[in-house]
Amino acid sequence: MSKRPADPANGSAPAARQVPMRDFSRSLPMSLLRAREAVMRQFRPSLREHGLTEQQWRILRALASIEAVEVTELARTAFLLGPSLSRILRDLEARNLIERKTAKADQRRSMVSISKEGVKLMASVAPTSEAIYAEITSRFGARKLAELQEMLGELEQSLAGLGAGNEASAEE
Amino acid sequence: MSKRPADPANGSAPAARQVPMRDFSRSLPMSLLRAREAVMRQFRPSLREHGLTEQQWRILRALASIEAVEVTELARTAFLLGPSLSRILRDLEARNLIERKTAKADQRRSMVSISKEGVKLMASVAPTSEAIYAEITSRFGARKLAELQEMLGELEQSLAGLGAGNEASAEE
DNA sequence: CGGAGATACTTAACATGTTAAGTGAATGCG
DNA sequence: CGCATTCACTTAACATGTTAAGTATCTCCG
Repeated sequence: MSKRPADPANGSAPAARQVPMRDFSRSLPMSLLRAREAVMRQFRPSLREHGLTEQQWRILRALASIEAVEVTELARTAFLLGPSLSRILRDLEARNLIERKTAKADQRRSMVSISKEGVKLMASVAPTSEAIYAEITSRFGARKLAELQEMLGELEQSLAGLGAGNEASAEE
Repeated sequence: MSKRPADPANGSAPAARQVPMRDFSRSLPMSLLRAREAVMRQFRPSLREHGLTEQQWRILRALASIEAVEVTELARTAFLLGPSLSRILRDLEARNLIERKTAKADQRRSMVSISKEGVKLMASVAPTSEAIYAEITSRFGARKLAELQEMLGELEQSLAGLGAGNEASAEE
């Protein structure tokens, strides 16, 4: 299909090593990405067996501890963007795992809650999920885990409201 | 700000609070996700101005320090799955930011390298990128940052080869 | 030499991330 | 009251994540 002689008489050595930067693999974003992936890799198989994606599970968990929430609030809790949440809620509702009803006082808002089926599904997933979490805690060390999460929280805090500098002086 | 009449004459009470689990917002995956997002939020605007996504930038950076790499190796370095990488390389090649040529010894392999234009683009992005990284380091603290990355690496290590238990006894 | 199996990608298909635009419902103000 | 704004979502459009297939090569063994 794609032959791609690409560059006849190329010969020229590629232009690498021209832009010095920190070792890429040790950047903070990469460290966080790899660590998170290492963790999620443990959970995905179990969730998959129950027909749930990581995000769907996040939503169910967020709903499990409350009666009902507005979509916007749920987005903040489950750390999902509105559009993603909107799609996922549509699907979860179709699977009868959640319920939605328009707020009486404000027709724009819709209150979301987990259904009985949703609760049942959670109950079937939670044990395995907790066991995996326990295994991770045990391997890494409970104390270190707490420290790590403390540091992650501090990192968040120290960056909160950074890049917001443009908002006040928004142009265009 | 948040009114939240929450539950006026609701009627049928949704089935919540039935499945006890750790506080969702404090789970390790969520901590990692939020921390990473807090960090990336700082970089995205700058990358966007240069017409690059986070992943495209990862690829260029990975390519910047070497002459050429096979796609599979690049996938490991940039921490991308094959299919994602395949699509992105197609686009970067169309934009003349990278070059591809089939390996002589093995026609299956294709060697990828950054182009002169790619290097030029990197040179225009790197300063801002480094400045942002410096600001983050300064805010969070260089020492703490090093500690955090150390812990993240250890976390990865402690989970390496966990969930691999099924592989040996693979069925089906 | 030849074909089964392994490799290195690429495509396909579906779900989510991300930004922009659209829609219907509240609000505020003249 | 009337209407421009703001709100709370939802749709749309495009890029990536993720798993499963598909393709072309290459290897190795009989």
